[in-house]
Amino acid sequence: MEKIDAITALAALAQETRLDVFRLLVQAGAKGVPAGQIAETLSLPSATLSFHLNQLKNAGLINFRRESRSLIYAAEYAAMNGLLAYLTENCCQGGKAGCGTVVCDTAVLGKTEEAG
Amino acid sequence: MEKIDAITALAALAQETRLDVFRLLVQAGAKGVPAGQIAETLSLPSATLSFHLNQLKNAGLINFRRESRSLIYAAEYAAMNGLLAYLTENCCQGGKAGCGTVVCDTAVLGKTEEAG
DNA sequence: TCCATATTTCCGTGAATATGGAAATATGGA
DNA sequence: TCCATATTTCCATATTCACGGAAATATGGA
Repeated sequence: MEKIDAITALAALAQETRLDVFRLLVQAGAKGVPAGQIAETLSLPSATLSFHLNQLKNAGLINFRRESRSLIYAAEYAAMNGLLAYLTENCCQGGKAGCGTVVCDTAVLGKTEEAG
Repeated sequence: MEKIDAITALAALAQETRLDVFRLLVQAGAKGVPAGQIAETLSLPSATLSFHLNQLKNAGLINFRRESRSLIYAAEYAAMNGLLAYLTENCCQGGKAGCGTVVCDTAVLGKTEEAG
């Protein structure tokens, strides 16, 4: 991950509404959540939500797919993991024990879809 | 970690200069780096550096100690780990394998001081 | 006390961001 | 084609942020 991407991602997450949205999507898993449901859950005006979804999307932290009239948004786990890796990348210079970057394994996440 | 703390930390890191400073400190390890040396390394005017160090400090991401006339800044690994944990906290709801938050172990970092 | 060094605080300016109502756009069904 | 639903884009306003020169503050040594 390049520095500019990390900054963009961090900036996207450094805002209450977006952090809420992102975490909601992280919880939701790969199945995602329709924009309308996000708006309802977080009590956000559609224009406001749309603005923030766009920020997260541009930051590469979320993706979306259309399903009929709804746009389903989902967390981009690879991007999140990349960001965390970037943040810890130079930690523990020698890089031996005590320095890992394991986070969310999307393969495992797929199995949590039963929640929907 | 509370939401407001996570936002503050993310906002502090979502800025090129501060991200550079933070990573520099993360690399430096527990021994830290004097403000003047940070300024020189990153070619920053003292006022600008001071401003950003203050942001990072307020965010709890770095700490400092005085050593004679110098202020030695160092990464607050616990805060960084806390932030990463917060970000991944609700990921993999069931929370089994594939979802970990291992990052920087300060105990290990202490042993890298030989680099200075 | 007096000086040199190290760092912070003050302050005005230019730029970027968050907000949300209203209108516009996209999709599906009959 | 026509309507209803779902979401986005447009826009103006208020707020917050980054910058860096200059002056102020803090520490140590003689």
